[in-house]
Formats: sequence, structure tokens, C-alpha cells
Amino acid sequence: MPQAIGIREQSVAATVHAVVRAARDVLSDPEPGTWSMEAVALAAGVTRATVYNHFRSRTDLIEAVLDTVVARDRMDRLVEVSADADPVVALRQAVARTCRFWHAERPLLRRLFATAYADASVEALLRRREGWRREQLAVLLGRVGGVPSRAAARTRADVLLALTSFPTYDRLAGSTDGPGRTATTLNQLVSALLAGAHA
Amino acid sequence: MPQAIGIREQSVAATVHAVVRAARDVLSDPEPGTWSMEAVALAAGVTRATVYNHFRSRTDLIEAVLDTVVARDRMDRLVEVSADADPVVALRQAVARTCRFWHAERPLLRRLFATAYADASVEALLRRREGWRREQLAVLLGRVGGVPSRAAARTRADVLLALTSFPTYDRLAGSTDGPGRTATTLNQLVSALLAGAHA
DNA sequence: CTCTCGCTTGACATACTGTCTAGTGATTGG
DNA sequence: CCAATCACTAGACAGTATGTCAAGCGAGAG
Repeated sequence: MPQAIGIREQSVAATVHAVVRAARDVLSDPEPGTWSMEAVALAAGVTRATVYNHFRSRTDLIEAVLDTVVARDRMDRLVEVSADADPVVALRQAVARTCRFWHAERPLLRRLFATAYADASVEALLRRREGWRREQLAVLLGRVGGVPSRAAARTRADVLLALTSFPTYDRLAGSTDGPGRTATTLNQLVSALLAGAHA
Repeated sequence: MPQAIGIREQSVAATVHAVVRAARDVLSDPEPGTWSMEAVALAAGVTRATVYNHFRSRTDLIEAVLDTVVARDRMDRLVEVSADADPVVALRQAVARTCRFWHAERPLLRRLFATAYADASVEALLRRREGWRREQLAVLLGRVGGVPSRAAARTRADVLLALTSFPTYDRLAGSTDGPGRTATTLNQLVSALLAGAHA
């Protein structure tokens, strides 16, 4: 490692941090409306070109923001958290945790999904993340077991993924409802999904 | 009524028709990517100014396109079609019909939802349409009955609306699956939703 | 104390929506 | 039959967005 952190590197790191934080703030603004790199740069106290210097594109910046947000809310480790619990309970907890996350980052995620719909590379980014989430859910479902075929397991994972996706949460949760009510509603459907596998 | 349809009115109507048709074609292009009023005008063989002459804004044009598409697939009259059938059967048929519609207009609807996310007025348009769809579903659910409270009925309608929404369909249906499989999957969840009201 | 490296910047190219004006040609009504 | 009307075209304009670039400036190294 370098002997001392140069003042230069330090200020660069500070700039990057400020940009990511500004991006998170701008994206999290509950007031609906569009956002721009210009707004992020302004909020960070730098120019747009500086932002592009650190992040090749809007997509790169979004990736960085998502990383910090996911880390802050501990949404990685969705499986490990309740590894000891009863599989069904663990699944219900995962659904509830996911709902809380969607709720906490609702304005930000709305903008992100909005951007994804219009921008192919952002869409690819979110698809990759959803793929990772699907793996997590598949693990949890695997522990529950009781599925006749591999195809049925795939369908079950697909449905669970769709039920617990952000767009579904955003549609289902009103503007006032907390994440708890929505999680309860979703978990009833999840129970039905698990029971339906036997039918 | 006017004595004779003037040649002028006729050509104006033809122009409007050509623009709407061109818009539908451009929006329905399965190749993913962005679209523009310029592209629509080009496809219609007119200039952008002409398009704006007939439709105040992009939102107006989208509204017109949606009207023709909904009319073509007979998605109005979702309730009336199976008024005589058993309520549960009617509901299942409505779900299936909805899935077929989402499937038939998938590329177009993807672009529309994409645009909606970035454009507030388009979002309002789609929200209005979803509100109308909700009413239809509420009628069908009302015929099924068996719901304890008004609040529960509201939640049930919300869930059904979310389950049968385009984004859910688009997530659930792979790129190869026909609408039939997805409708079956969704209808299993709908059955659970109806059964869950008693619990 | 000077030189170098690279962060930062203002300006630029490109693309989109929506508006406006001037002009053209065909249809309509007197 | 001729003049007025009206749809359409061409083109420019303002506003907003993304992404690129040469050039300046400032901190750290020798």
C-alpha cells in the first residue's frame, strides 16, 4: 500500500464520494420529476464533465449509487440473515425485508426504473440485479422444497420474483400504506404459491 | 350532417389516419430502442409540424394510438363479454383476455410504459387507463362476492390489478412463452386471492 | 523551486420536443 | 370561373438532455 494517502488522492476520493452522494440525493428527491447529470453535478458542486470523468456514463453512476444503497440497507445477505430459521419463516422475512427496502428507497427506485425503461444499458443493469435477486429467492425456495419438477421450480421462482419486484410493490403499496401491510398481502400470495405447488 | 364528404375533409382524415397508423407501427417495432415524433412523421410521409397540427403533443398522439389498439383488440367491453357466465369463470376469462392483449401489443406497450416513466403527462394517461381497468375488475370481483369488508374488497381489487398489470405480465412471460401459460399461472394466484378472502 | 500529471472546466456536437412564421397549392364557395 | 381558405411544407428557434474535448490550473515530486 502507498506510504501515505496523498492529499491529491484524498481530494479525488472526496469528489467521487460527493458525486455519488449528490446522485443519491437527487434520485431520492420525493418530488416526482425527471433528473439529469447536470442536476447531480450541481448538487455535488462540480461540473458535469467532472462527473463524466469519474463515471463513464449515467449507467456507471447509477451502478455506484445502487451499490451504496444496497450496502446501507444490507440487502446483500438476504439469504444468510435467516439461515437458521424455518425455511417458510425465512422466506416470509425475506419478503418483508424486501418490502422495507423498496419502501425506504421508493423515490430513488422509481427514477431508476424510469430511466431503465428508456435506456437499454440501465435496463441491463437492473436485469442483472434482478437476476441476482432471483438466485437468492431460488435458494430460499429450495430450502422450502416440496416442488414436483424442475420446471415447476422455475415457474415458482419467476412468480415469486415478480410478486416481490419493485414495480409490483410500488403498484400495490398506496401512497400512505407502510411496507408492513403490503408485505402481509404479498406473503398471503406467497403462501398460496407454496401451497399451489402440491395441487 | 354535411351534404357530401368534401375531398378536403377526406384527405385530412386520411392524413390523421396515416399518422396514427405510422405511430402505431413505429411504437410496435419489436426492435428495442427509442422513438421520436420525427420518426412517426417520416413513417407517415408528412412533416413533424403536420403531426403537431393534428395532435397537440406526444401525449395526444399516444392517446389516439391507444384508442385504436384497444378498439381493435376489443379490450373495452371486458365486463360485458361474459356477463352471463359464472362470475369466477368470467374473471378467469378476463385475465386470459388481458394477457392476450398484453402479449399482442407487447412492444408497443413497453415503449409506452417507458415513455410514461419519463413523461408525467403520459404517466397520467396510463394511470387513468389503469383506473378504468380497475373499475372493470372491481365489477367482476363484485359479482364473485364473498368478501367480508369494504377494505378487504379494495385490497383484493388492488392485488388483482397489480397481478394483471402489463409490467407484471411482461416480467412473468418470458420471451418465448405464449400468453396462455402466463394466464394459467396468474389465474392460479387469482384463485388463491379469491379463496384467501374467506381466511 | 520548477516541472509534470491529471483533475477540472467551459465550449462544443448531437438529438429531442414543441412553437412559430412564411409560403404553396389544391379545394371550396360565391 | 375566380378568389378566398385551409392543410401542409420548409425552416428556424428556444429549451433541455447526453456525452466529448482541448486547454488551464493546482498539488505533489524531484
